[in-house]
Amino acid sequence: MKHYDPKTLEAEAQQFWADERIFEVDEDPGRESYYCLCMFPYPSGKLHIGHVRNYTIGDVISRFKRMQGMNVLQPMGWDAFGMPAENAAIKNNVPPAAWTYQNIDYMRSQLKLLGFGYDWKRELATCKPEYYRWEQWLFTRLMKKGIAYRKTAPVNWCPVDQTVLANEQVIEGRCWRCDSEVERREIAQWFLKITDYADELLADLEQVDWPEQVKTMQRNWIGRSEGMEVEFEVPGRESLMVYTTRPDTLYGATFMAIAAEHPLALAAAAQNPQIAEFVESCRKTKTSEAALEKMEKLGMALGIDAVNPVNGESIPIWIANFVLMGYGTGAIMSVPAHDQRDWEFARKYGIDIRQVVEPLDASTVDLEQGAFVTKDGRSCNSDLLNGLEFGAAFDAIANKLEADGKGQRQVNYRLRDWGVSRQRYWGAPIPVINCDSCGMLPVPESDLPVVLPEDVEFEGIGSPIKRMDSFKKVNCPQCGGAAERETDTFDTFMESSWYQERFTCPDQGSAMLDQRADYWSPVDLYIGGIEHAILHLLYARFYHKLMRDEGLIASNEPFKRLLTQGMVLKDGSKMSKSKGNTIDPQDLIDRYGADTVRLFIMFASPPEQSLDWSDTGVEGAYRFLKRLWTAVQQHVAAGQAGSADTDGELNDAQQAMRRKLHETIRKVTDDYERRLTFNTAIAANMELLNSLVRFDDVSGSGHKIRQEVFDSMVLMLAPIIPHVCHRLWLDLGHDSLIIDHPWPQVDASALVQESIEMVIQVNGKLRGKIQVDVDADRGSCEAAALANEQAARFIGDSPIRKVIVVPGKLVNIVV
RNA sequence: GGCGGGAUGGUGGAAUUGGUAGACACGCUGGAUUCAAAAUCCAGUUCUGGCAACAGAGUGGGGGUUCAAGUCCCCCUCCCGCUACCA
Repeated sequence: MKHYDPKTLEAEAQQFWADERIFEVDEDPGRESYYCLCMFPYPSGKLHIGHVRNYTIGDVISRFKRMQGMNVLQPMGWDAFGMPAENAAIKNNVPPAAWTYQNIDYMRSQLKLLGFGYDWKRELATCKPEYYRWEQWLFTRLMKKGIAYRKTAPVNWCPVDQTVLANEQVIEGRCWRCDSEVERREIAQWFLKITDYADELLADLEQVDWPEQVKTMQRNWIGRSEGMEVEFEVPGRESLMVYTTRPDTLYGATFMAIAAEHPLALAAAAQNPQIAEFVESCRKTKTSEAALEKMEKLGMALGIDAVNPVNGESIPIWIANFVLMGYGTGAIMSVPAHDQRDWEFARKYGIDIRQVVEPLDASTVDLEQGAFVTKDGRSCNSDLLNGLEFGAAFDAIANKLEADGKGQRQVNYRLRDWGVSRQRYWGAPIPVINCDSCGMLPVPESDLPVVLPEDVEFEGIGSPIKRMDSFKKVNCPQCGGAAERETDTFDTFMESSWYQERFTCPDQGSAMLDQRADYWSPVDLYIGGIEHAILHLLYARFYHKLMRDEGLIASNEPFKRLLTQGMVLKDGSKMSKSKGNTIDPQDLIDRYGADTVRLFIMFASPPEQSLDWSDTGVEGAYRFLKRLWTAVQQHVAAGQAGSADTDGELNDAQQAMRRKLHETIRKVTDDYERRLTFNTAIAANMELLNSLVRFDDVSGSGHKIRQEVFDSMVLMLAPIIPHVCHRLWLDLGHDSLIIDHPWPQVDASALVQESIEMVIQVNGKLRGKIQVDVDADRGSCEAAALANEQAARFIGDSPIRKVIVVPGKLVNIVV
């Protein structure tokens, strides 16, 4: 008997798939399409376990859908721009482009070794001009529509390296390379008006089949709120505009807080050295939300008052380090009694805390302990609002302020416009030319793409194209005079926001997309890490709508169904190069073969759950494959089933074997289709194999049943362990292709049972088991349970208070 | 700080709609096979007590609802992800 030899068998199967171009697919309007997409990788060097998990899930589903008769597209490509290439370039003295292309070549070979069924003719890399030119093209269209615009926004600035740092590059407030203290600096950047689409992004979440937790995170991130914009006059100066969701608490406003970069603060700083010093110190904070919220809240009184529009009261204006100029109006009103952050600030600086909302149940509130934040309250100390609950108070004050011209109702979003400028080299150039006389102009369509020079000296400090005249110096497309190119590049989320569409027509040279996109789109199932639940998925949804509004695509949403894979952790935290805790799957592939690696990672846990990596147990997966192989080979060696004695009734063991098989098919199909839990699908097949090994019926009927079980089992496992199943299918005597063989069907007649087991409980504790007819009624179940000896022991002479019968499950006797 | 998620034997996990907790594996223990080892096969394996039959306890901690709670509700602890320039 041949022994299980994964190396040879996997190479043969892969060769066959490649030679026959099995996974290359075309549009076929006559067939139902299924587009299965995994988040493409950043080419960081080699695959890590998280990739293997992600791409195995995608391949399993793709192969399953294909066996169900669908025209399945499963493409793969490279999210090839990004910071790690720049870091590697500095470290190894290779240009980012060369490093990236090397990594792509190696990682592609790894993906091929794992046997993933990709349509490689659609492969793309986002760092190629033929890809990013369309992103540049769309951006120029968006400039003309006013969706792309320029404004200032804060960045982390290293004063020594004279460069912008990513949040990741700021370690405890210091530059990761030179350890100098990082400052916040406002610079002009390009933005996309995602806020114009906020309502649609919110509403369309109803249309997608995504995990509820992801939809919740997106809703919270968008953060729609209904509030008011209110004007506070500042005598002798420009008034302050603030947004508040709690205009009902206006009578409790005891101070205003403004950003350090606010014009009012800057003006005061020019007069007062102490204020200037404070303003300066406010720049020593990171830009990240987490850092901003966790830092000590500091402030300084400006010595200027604003006038509360509802009661004419003068309240002090403070500069506060937690208010940022770039977000909202750069000013807020503060109500310490009813906002926890304001409360803490007021306590620290001895500012009045004035209660203007009381509990509905008329209990008292201890404002010494903290703010009373809820909207479930009634206004007090608020003049015309007194006694009103939130909704009524809101309307009353809104009407008054609108009548007085001091404010208006406004819907606001927590979501901010998408800043797409990066001051880095390894990204797609922003297609803009700045002319002193004509201003910022989009690069004309005929001049696209703006190609990023790849052959550069990369020193690390600053982007090389920022000092490269051959790149920078151009003639103005409008007046023809000397002008300069924009040297910032796009956020890499731009590339990953539309690749799913480009995969449908990657060879289209004269347009961003063509009609093929509407055949495949939207993606039927998108699979990727839960860490992308907000940013990437929100930007991709937004970008899809931009492409739709440009007439490029018909659908509203890019991803119909979403499977968020849990993270693969190592020692309890995210794997990353910087932590040096990445796991290379290559050793496992070399030692056991691709099928073992695929089987093990799918068996280890359900896809949505995070998985702390450990490779104990890989042996078990390998052992199962050997057992399966051996069992099939022994069956095949036993020869063809005799047909003479197969016509009669099946005996009990034979019926039980067939029932087990068809119960397994039913369960496994549901696991693949609805639950997406491959670990339980595998476990069910392990059980089935265990049952089959114990089924030692050597009759013709027995052999025939064994053939049926092996055929079905190999079909059910083929998506997970495709190489060995490809081979076993042939060994089982078939000359068809397993990859296109229909998925096994449940034979309902095999599931029929005459009697079932029911559990007897006494006071909810398991005390015995009985066999009853399938169609036994409640009364006979109850009678059988009460007649049971075991149960009787526990009932003793206690009176029976109640008997609960759950048909087909259990009888609970309450005494 | 905010938002989202998680915690079940020595380990990974199962229990799908409130109904038998621990399926299926890993590991471990014992046995068979072998000159020996590897591989393979068989048996056992939640904890406590007991030779056993069996009994009691048990799903991060505390409370609650229910005939019945890993599952539902309230409070708490710890861990993970995201937090707008990591991807």
